[in-house]
Amino acid sequence: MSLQLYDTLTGQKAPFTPADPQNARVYVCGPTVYDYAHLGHARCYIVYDVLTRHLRTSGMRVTYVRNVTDIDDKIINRAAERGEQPDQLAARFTEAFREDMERLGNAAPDVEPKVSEHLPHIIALVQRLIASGNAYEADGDVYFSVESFEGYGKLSHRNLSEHETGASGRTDAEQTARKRHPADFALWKSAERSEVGWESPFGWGRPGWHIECSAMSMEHLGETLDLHGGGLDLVFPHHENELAQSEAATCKPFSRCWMHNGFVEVNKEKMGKSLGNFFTARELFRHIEPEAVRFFAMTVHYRAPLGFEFEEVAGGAPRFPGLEEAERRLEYLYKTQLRLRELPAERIVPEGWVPDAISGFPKALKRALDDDLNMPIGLAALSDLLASVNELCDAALRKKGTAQQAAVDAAERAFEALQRRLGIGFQEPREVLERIRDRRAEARGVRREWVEQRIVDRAEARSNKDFAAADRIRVELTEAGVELLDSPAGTTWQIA
RNA sequence: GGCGCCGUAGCCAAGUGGUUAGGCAACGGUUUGCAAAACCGUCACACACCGGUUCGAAUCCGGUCGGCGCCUCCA
Repeated sequence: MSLQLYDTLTGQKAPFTPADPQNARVYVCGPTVYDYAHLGHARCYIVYDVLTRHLRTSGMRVTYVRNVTDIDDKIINRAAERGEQPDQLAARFTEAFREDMERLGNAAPDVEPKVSEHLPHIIALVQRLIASGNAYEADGDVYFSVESFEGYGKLSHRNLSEHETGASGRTDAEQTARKRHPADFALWKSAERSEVGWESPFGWGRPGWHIECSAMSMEHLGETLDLHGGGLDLVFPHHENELAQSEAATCKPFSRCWMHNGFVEVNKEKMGKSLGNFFTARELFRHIEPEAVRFFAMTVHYRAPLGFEFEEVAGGAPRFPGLEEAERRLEYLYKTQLRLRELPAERIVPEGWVPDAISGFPKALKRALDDDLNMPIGLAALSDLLASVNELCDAALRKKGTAQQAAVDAAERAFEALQRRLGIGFQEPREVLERIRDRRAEARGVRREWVEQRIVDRAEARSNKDFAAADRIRVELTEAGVELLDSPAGTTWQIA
């Protein structure tokens, strides 16, 4: 194992070394479940899914914990707007989130702790911080004192005295008045008896935003994590505050490595809920194969911005150039797999030479991911692999051509490596290809039965050597957006 | 105001002191009844600009311009 990862805390790449080499303890901040997952969530959790797959495939055991924040003001407010119980709304979106993650090919985490099931742990941690002198009560609220923790600011590399508190204009004046220092943050917020809340030694209230992750990660993974991850927007204040309160409480390093993925951008601007420029994952799934969204997320390094484009089309379905390109590349992968698996057995001869791009793929992929999870380099290796496998198939399908058994086997091992490390290529090729084609046909208003009937008509014309009639049918279908692909095995079709 | 990131061929995107990244588009070829797919080749000695360091800089240093992010809603 020789994975190098960029660590936000040090600002440098370093070997990833879990305290227990037999078990990497990874905690990733999960969603606040008051809405559907958007493309930003999709990207983030794809990154950590690849991380855990890569570690496991390289022989490391991983305990992957990703929480669900099911207690939050946004959930309560959204529930009130909809006349729904907050816990019901949260449960609904938790389930939707799991479905979306599964469709993206993200394996479920080993533990998915919920805030609502960790109130005792949260309260105990707050008490511990009060006892250690790092937190104080004020009118039923409890605040963490940033001045009590010497390292405050070390993760986000900012200086308490220099940073302009409230520069984003979102601070709450009433709360600020109760704080000893403007940067102090709430561990516990008092609530009216009529509001959603829990009994605590500090009174009726709810946990603050950051404390739940500290409490849950310690409960499930211990006081020092091997890796803590999340979106770049969590560096400050969320992770900075988690780090401060955790290290203040335990006097131990909170995480051995901090990993943050870059944003998804729309027109060079961050995709975000506040800007209203986001697409939910399931909205995109209506237009694009979910696995293509996964592929798209891998075309860029995880710390770089992922540029997303869409075009409104008057009277038609919107276009997503980047996602569509990713989907075409995914089709190419599955078409290649299908060709390989359908090579006639009599064309495969024993032994033989294996092209480097095929035999070397598993190692090339590992090497790419070992270098700070460089997925674009991994995909470059995939391009070489696919070209090489197609060359192999071309050679075998030529008259009197053959393919070497060793090369076919090596290609299968390469596809396994792709699936295990990147989580790409996990579906049945024929099913994916048909689903993509049928979805495009539907979007174009093309009926499958009609196309198939015309293919039969054309086959009859061709068998009578009436090529003029056959070509008229091809033109007719082409005008409808249907491309015909003749092969020795018959005619298939796709949407141009 | 503070801290930080980015600017690479038509487009997207890796790399980051000396050696072909890769994809998409376009064009040429092999193949095909026609066509597509697939494969091969070309576009590609590209790295915002100005200085400096160096035998050598897209890569390191300084500055300039342009774009973006965070500074208690955010993945």
